[in-house]
Amino acid sequence: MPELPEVETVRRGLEKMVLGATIEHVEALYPKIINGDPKKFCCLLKERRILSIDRRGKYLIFNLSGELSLISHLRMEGKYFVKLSSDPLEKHTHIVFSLQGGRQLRYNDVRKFGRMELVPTSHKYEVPGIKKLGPEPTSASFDAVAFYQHLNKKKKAIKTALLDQTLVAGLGNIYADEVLWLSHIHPETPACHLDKEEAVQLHDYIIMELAKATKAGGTTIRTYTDAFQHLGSFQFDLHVYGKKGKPCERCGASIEKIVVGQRGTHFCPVCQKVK
DNA sequence: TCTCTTGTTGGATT
DNA sequence: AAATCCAACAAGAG
Repeated sequence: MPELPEVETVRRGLEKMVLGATIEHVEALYPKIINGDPKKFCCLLKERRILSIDRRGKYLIFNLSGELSLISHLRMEGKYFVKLSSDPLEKHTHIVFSLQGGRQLRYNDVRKFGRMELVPTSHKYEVPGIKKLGPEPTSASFDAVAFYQHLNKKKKAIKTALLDQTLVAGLGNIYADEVLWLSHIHPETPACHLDKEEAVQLHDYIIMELAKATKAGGTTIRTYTDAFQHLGSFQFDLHVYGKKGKPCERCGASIEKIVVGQRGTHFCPVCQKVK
């Protein structure tokens, strides 16, 4: 599932392959992927050049010539491929961007949950979803004290708080479970029960873990691949996600799986204490 | 064949 | 306002 490290890996791959390319023609085979009028979407993209590719949280942002930006969210299983126009269309490819020179950028999404939309570049951070995002999880923009103060006002479970994207951007179900295990924090702990020391610890692990996972090219659990169709390797560094019934690497207790905020949640019942 | 599970976001409901 | 629930989908497991 593409969380921040996977989206960043996709972004870097796309940057290598389609930066500077000009879009000749766009076809929406499954138009519901597009927010707004699909005809207008395809029409507006013609003759635009891809000037840069950005990421904010789990959103990809293609900045195009003529002050237009394409915002794309992969949700569960969205993928981008770059193929020759002559290559047979793969199953579940929904949007095809034909590029000058005979290549195509293809958006593929088994679950059809992903979304994309066009906005003026000046408004790229103002779209709903991006506007409410918390800081990027880097030491430069993610402040530990602010994080602690923010947590202090929330009564919901820390796991749920980490997923809501307003405290910090980019964590999804896998990395949320992982950073809580690393921090010895039980996922159901009300966010406001964390003391400053625990919040700082969690903050540090969030930055470290996402950086480490990005370096590994992300985590491939089911089907994730980057734009080169390469698998990530961080699944070998996971401690709790998908480890139900396996011994905890720290204390040997059996990893449990429960539901927190309607999400599958993995934790060690012994070394992640409830507070 | 049917049911359950998978995860992200946004909108509706409480 | 904040917390909670569900829909948007497809596929694989049992």
